[in-house]
Amino acid sequence: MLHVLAGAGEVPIAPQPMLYRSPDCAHREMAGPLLPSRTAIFIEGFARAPLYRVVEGCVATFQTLADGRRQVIDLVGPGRLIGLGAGARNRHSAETLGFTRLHLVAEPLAANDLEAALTETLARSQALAMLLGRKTAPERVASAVLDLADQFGRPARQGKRGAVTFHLYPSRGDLADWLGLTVETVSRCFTRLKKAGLIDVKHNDLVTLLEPGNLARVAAGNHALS
Amino acid sequence: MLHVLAGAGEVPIAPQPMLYRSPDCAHREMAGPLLPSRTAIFIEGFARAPLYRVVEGCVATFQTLADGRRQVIDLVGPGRLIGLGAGARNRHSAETLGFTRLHLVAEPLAANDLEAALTETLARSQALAMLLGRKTAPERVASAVLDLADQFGRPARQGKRGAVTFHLYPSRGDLADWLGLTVETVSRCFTRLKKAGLIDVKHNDLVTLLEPGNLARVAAGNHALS
DNA sequence: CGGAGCTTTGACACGACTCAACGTGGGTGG
DNA sequence: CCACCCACGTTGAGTCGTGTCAAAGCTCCG
Repeated sequence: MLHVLAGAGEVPIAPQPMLYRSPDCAHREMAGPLLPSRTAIFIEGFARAPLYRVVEGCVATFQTLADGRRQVIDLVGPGRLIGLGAGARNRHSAETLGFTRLHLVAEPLAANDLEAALTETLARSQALAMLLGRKTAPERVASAVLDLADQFGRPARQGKRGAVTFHLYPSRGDLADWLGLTVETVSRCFTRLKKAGLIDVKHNDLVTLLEPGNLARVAAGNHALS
Repeated sequence: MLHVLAGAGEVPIAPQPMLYRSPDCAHREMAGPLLPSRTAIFIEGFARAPLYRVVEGCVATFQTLADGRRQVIDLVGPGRLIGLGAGARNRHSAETLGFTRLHLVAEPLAANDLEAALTETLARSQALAMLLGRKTAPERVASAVLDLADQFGRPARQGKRGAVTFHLYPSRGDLADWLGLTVETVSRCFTRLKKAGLIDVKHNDLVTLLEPGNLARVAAGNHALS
């Protein structure tokens, strides 16, 4: 379990992510292999890991308390960076959810790009604080679905025009640790969203937004569920 | 009330903070007057405000939902910056808690300093997410007391050596909005911390840490209260 | 002395958690 | 191929922590 390692601030050696480096590659970013689900990219407290960009798949960043309580800080989809935040040691752990490909960001980022990436991460973290501190369980789940649709969505092949479908990488447990809830509460909220006709879920990991407007209203607290 | 203005993303004009600019000042940062309590420094959604450094006093940064729910993102003490986070509009509001003096940061920060400040803000925001998502009410209040002691504390004049005393700028309501609780719950937790002999509170705004070690243990969830 | 604002305390309600049982889907080995 | 297992998800019943509502206390200040 990662929990055993997570609190170990004194461990000085970084784990070696299995990233491919082509020796003659002149590109700024080098593609890695397709990592399986639940692969640890880096671990809180270990010596600082390099910067990666998610190319496909999904990465969760999280912190854990000494007693095992876990808080997912962010779910990171294609195009975004992981490993931001300077310092000698990683501020959080990161692991893949589902098959994921990363690019190693070899050269240091331009100051502007770095600032922009940090700013976006900061804005997302503050939005998460708002969600965790002041939103109800259904509002949290609706907000999460909208966020994931934004990151992973593509127009649905069939059905209503404008409908968005996405692959749900995080498990109910991952969502619970992201939203400050329990697995059961997340599951119950999904059921309610389904029964209200706002979303459709197939095989537990394929989500379709049926009424994005009403879903946004639920996320904002302007629309109660059943 | 600020709540009326807070959601107004379309308002293009920034309020003019009453900051003193000495015309012949060659310094990089210019001192302002002593601002009274509850002075708005900038407001979420308005055109981007400049960068300020808190010199004395305390500033709260916060976001509000359309229905008035408020989440304090950070309480900022002397030495730290407010107004970080690029973009056309302010990502959050900021107001003074108690008499506060700011310095206007006139020249753009060096890239390194900016990155360091952003990184620290990000780390604090992520710690807040951990607190909001996974800690109980007593743990949250104990964590808050320790954080404020760190930012505002000085060695207590009398009594036990090593004891730290600090002026509590935020009201119970501010603390509640920071910690994702209600005023009543914050008050009850303070009472419990006092009865357990971990802290002492005089005049509702002067806090002394009597047993920092046990307080830290409560904050981490290793020590229950009464 | 009186009022306003903040804090504290108590009684009660409710939303989310806990515990437990059951269902489901995907892998594995006989 | 089917039986079995295991991890994950769902659902239900009951508990508990925190929120809500109400009232009283405290402090400052006119």
